[in-house]
Amino acid sequence: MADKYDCLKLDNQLCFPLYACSKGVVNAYKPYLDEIGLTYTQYIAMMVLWECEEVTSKQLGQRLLLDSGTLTPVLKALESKGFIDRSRSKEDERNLIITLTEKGRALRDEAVKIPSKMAACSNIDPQDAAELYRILRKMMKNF
Amino acid sequence: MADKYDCLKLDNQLCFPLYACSKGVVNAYKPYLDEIGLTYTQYIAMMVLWECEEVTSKQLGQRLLLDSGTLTPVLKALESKGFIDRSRSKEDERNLIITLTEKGRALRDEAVKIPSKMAACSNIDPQDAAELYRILRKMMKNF
DNA sequence: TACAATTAGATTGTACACAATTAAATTGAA
DNA sequence: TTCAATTTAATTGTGTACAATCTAATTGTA
Repeated sequence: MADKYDCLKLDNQLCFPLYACSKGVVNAYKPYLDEIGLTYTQYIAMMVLWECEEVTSKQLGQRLLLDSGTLTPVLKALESKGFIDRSRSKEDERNLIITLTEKGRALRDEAVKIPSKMAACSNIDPQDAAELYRILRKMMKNF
Repeated sequence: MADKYDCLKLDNQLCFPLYACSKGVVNAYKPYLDEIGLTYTQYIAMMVLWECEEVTSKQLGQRLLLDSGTLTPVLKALESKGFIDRSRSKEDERNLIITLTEKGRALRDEAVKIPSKMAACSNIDPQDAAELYRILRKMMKNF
């Protein structure tokens, strides 16, 4: 029954469910993020800012695992929507300092409703969610 | 200690490790896929074809959870590399029939080495991999 | 102190992803 | 049979991702 090509079957891959679920979850966020005018990538960037108030582009990239090629347009979009300010560091002009605007800070009170809405529409059982979190966190250490 | 914004902390999200690991795994494939001239999306498309020999674009999209906007350029790229042929169905001209070329079939013998190379460089423990697979498969049913 | 090496961000190019729209083929109901 | 509704791909537009390169600022060292 088994042949040497079994390892290439889509159903035998771990990468595909991972890839599909990642896309699926990002898509599930879309309707809620649309309401507050953010994309998923912009949302996770704002999460870091709501925690830190001020970070450099470099720090944000390290936290989100994104390089400047991705981050530059994301941050410009957030700036054009008025949620953040982009400015150069006085101490080191190479560093781009990202700060929240008043509007960006205020957005947090809209965003805070999203996690519970997501939980409500996701069918994942809490034990599975905890296991998934544990395994993915462990996996992230290898990158 | 806990405040009402805790649910917005990046470290409290399940979506972020999922998103980060998905990207990480796709990136881990890159060096191996480069050797055989495929991108990750092209690779999973080829997997379906190695199993089926012939599918419509529609069927491929259903299997990979991709729409024509994504699939059309992917299939054109695979065609230009000589791995597949694209032709219209005689019975229903709306359907695009994808078939493997001889070169595409031959590529399978190169690709078959990839899963074990990936397993070797990934540090995931087999129990975790099985659990992860189970949970993600369950999650996929909700999309 | 010069100046090579490093660092941070921006830019360019390629490749998805997906929403919305379009176009052509087919189907189905009056 | 006719023509409106449906179906399938392709196209267009926006927004990531990431490699490679570029530019400017800073750092380390001879």
